[in-house]
Order: sequence, then C-alpha cells, then structure tokens
Amino acid sequence: MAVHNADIAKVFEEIADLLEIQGENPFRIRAYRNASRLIEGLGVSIGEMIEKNEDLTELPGIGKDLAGKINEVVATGTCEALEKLRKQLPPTLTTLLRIPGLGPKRVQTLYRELDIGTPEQLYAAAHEGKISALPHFGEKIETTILQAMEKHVEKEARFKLATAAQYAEPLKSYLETIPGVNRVVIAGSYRRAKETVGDIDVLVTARRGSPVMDRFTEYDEVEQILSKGPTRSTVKLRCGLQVDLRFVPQASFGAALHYFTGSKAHNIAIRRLGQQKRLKINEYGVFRGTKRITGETEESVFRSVDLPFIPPEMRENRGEIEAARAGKLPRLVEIGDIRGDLHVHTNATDGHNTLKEMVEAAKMRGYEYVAITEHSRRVTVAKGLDPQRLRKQIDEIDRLNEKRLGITVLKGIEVDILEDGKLDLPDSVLSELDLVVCAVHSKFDLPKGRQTERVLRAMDNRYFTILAHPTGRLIQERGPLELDMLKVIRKARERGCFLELNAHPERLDLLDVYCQMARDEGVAVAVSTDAHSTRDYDYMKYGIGQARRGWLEAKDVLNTKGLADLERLLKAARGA
DNA sequence: GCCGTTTTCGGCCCGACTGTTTTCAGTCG
Repeated sequence: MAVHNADIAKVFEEIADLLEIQGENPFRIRAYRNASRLIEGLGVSIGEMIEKNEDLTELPGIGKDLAGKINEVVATGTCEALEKLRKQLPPTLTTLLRIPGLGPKRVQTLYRELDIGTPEQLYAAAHEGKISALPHFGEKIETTILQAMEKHVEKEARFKLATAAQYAEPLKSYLETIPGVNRVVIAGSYRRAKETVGDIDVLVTARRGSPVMDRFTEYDEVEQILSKGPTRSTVKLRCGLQVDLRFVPQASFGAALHYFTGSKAHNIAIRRLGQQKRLKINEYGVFRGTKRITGETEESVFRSVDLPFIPPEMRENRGEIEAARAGKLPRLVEIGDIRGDLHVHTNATDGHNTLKEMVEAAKMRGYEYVAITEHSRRVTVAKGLDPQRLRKQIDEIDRLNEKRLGITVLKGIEVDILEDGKLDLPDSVLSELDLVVCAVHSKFDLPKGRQTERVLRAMDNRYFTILAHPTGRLIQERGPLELDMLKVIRKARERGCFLELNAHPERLDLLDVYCQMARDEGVAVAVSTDAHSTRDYDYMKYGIGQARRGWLEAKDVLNTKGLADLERLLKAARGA
C-alpha cells in the first residue's frame, strides 16, 4: 500500500504530540510540526520524490534526520522513533489533546498523577471530581472538560469556506453598525480563501470607547463566550463556528491585518526576515528597539522587509516570499477577468433552471459566453443525455444563438469517463459540440496505475477538451482519486487540452497545488462553476479564490479569453 | 531537529486571556 504525504504528516504530528507531552525541547517539537505541515501541503508526492532519488533535504525544514525518517515511513508506514514513543506513553494520550482546555502540560499531569491515558478514564476521573485537585487544574477546568466530552466538542471542527461565509458576512454587517466602528475585516484563512476554515478572525478598528466588545458578545448568534478582554474576545456561534474578534488601533491596522491573516508559517518567515534586519514585527507594528517605525498598512509591513505586497491567498510560505524577493510574484487572476462559464447544467438533466434561464442569468453577469454541459447517459440519477436527447439540445441551442441574445451559447457535454477510459457517448455526436468536458463519476477506488491509465486513455479521444473536477474529491466527504496528476497534466500539455478548476464550494477541484503544477507546465485551467441553478454562478468567486491560491494569472485561465480566442483554442484542442 | 549576509553553536515569532494563583503557567492563535 502506497504511503501518501498525509500519512507521513500524521506520523510526524503524532511524534510531535508525544514529545510535547513528555516535555521535550519545544524547538525540536516545532521541527516535527513544521515538517508535518510542509509535507501535507506539498504538491508532489514524497513517495515519488524518493523514487526519483530527489534530495529531500532540499525541502525547507527537512534536514538529514527528518529525511531519514521520511524514507523510513515511506518504506514501512511508520518509524522507529514513533514506535519507541508509543511504548513509553499510551498512544491514546494524543486524543486527549483534542479536548478544549487540555494541552500537553495538563495531559502530562493527568497521566503522571492519575494514570489517565484514555478519554474514558479522563471522563470517569472528572466525574468523580479527582481532576480539580491537581496542580494548575481547578473546578472550572474540570467542568469545561466534562461539558466538552459530553457534547463531543473537538478543537478541529472545520467549516467549508462557503458555509463559513454564511455566518461571517452577516456578522460583519452587524459589527459595522456598532457606533464608533471604523473598519471590519475578516482575516485568517477566510481571507486567504482556504477551502475550509477552522474559525473566523475578525479585525475591527474603532474610536476609543466604542462598545464593540460588548456588542460582539451580545450578538444574537452567540451561544457561548469563550473569552472576553479589552482587545480580544472569542465566542462560539450556535452553528459551532468559533469567532475571534480583535480590536486594534487604527495605526496598527496593517500590522494586525497581516498578522491575523496568516498563515502562521508565512508570518514566522516574515518575522524571521524582520529579525535579520533587527526589526521586531508583531500585530501592533514594526519596531526597531522600542520605537515603532511603521505598520499602518500591510504594504508598509512588507516594505519593512524589502518585499512588495503579497496577496493573502499566496501567504502559505510555499515560495511566495522568495518569488516576491525576486520580483517574480504573479499578477493573480481576478473575478473581473472572467468572460464566461464553461460548465453549466439545465433542467434537461439535474439542473433546476431552463436553458433560457441559465443563458439569461449568464448574460446578466456580463459574460460573453456560456457552455451548456449536461451529464451523459451513464449518470442515470441525473437523467443524463443519450445521443438523441443531446442532438435535440444542440438544435435548441442553435436556435437560441440565432436570436443574437448578446451572449454566445456554446454546445457542450459533461461526458462520463468509463472504467476503461472510453467516453460515454460516441464520437459521432461529440463531434457536433464546441467542447467536451470529461469527468469520472464512478469507480473512484481504482488503484493509482489503473486510474491514471483510465484518464490518460480518455484524453486520447480527439474530442476531449476539459478534464472536469480532476481529483473527484468532495471536501470533508470523499477523498481524491488516486491519480498521477503530473502525468495527467503533462498529457494535457501534449494534447493541447485543459483542466477544470471546479468552483463548487464542495469541490474546489483542481486543488491549489495542482493549479501551480498546471501553470508551471503551461496547461490552461478553466475555472467553472458546475452551476445547477442560476444562483450557482456565484460560486465563481470561490473558484477564483482557489485559482489565486494556485498562483494562476489571467493568462493561465481559459475562460478569461475572449470568444474568438477561446473558439480557436477549443478547435485546436481537437487535434488533427 | 534545523539552520547560517551576526553563526557549524546557539539561537529558534510573539502576544492575549483564563484560571489558578498571589506572580504566573498553560493554552491558544
């Protein structure tokens, strides 16, 4: 069984947790955590890097020792260091860390003093009131633990970006109505357009004496106040989402925004640059000694370490600082660059609106073109089209285009890629279309070799235009296909066809790291909404967020092209 | 455990809030 990056990341995370409970050197622990984060967010498979004999110590934060351990994990699924730790401490101890209020020190105390190693033992001890007697514990902590365990509260519940937006945006509007409030910005991973967010970080500037903290904790949706202070408060909303509000002076706004936007790894890297210049960078500004020298804007913070402004979506310490220093930051694609949508359904299959409604709504958005791409017959639950029904729709679209609506309707299909790599409709009907969007909707669990072969074979079809939602993942629900994405992307380049970045908030597929890969290989990406109703066109903003996380510029995105250019590219994709 | 325009040793980002304390450890972001 192949070892994935996520598996290696997990091993290092567990080592870090166990070392922390043991009270090891915090910097050693950090080294494991940094490595874990790095590996998880890496676009390329570590396993493949090893196969190709690439030097792992080239990766930032990976030295000789960790490289050795990575090799060990890839070969055996685990490593000796971890197994040794697991013998010294009950491995279930790490699950206790997920309980709010419990960190490594308290978990260590629980284990040393009361021999507590499992959640069940912890619950029993808390119930008997044994915990409040321990040093640095008390009745309050005991109650918190009991309540958290009874409600099965965990620290790491994450929300899909679009779900979080449903709660964050009304909160923002509410805060803006509070007297004295100047600016309200949602920072954190939300601002970085990460596909899921763990909590919402809100930054507020207001004039002195504004009741912002009181009004915030009184907000109708607040279920519980977790902490409240003059500059920072944390609440939990009824939906379970945690919200942090920070109140900063106007003069610190830029430094605070930069700091609270993160990511953590990016911030640490920036601060380290500051240190090298004998500057201290915190959320209040940039300091030389005790003298505050700047920090009103984010630009001023970047300038203090000789960098240009780096867009929030890029701030993951994945090379953006080096790119900025070299003057090679991309000019990221913006929503206004988009000229049309290339993946749209109607009620002919599983969509909710008629063809005419979908086309009119696209026109209302100012689009130059829209491609209608229904499911093919194989997807019976969606009433997928057979050749006959598809031809009927083709005629319908031709008639619509004759009316000169001010938008061009492109004829397409979202055709299934069958298990053997054949397409679900015959070439004879595909040849009548402007574009053929191809997708895997079945047999998600094929082994990597066969899955990759399946997709590559499909791409051999001369009518193959765009690979829809390439990894097939559904965020937090279904993992990605086992697919050698580099091979797929290189094949697309060779064939002159394209990859989709499906903007649906449950998909956001192509993943950011693969967008970067596509860009590096020179393969254009279509950012499409997969709209099943007129409202779904809104998803484009999430697709753009993801595209920006993947460093895509307008020139890297297929549907920023004008109609004439697009049609030329679509024809060229047909091969000879 | 990693890393080097101050360095192969000695650093490693920085601050707010809570609860248990009576000056601060622990947790969190």
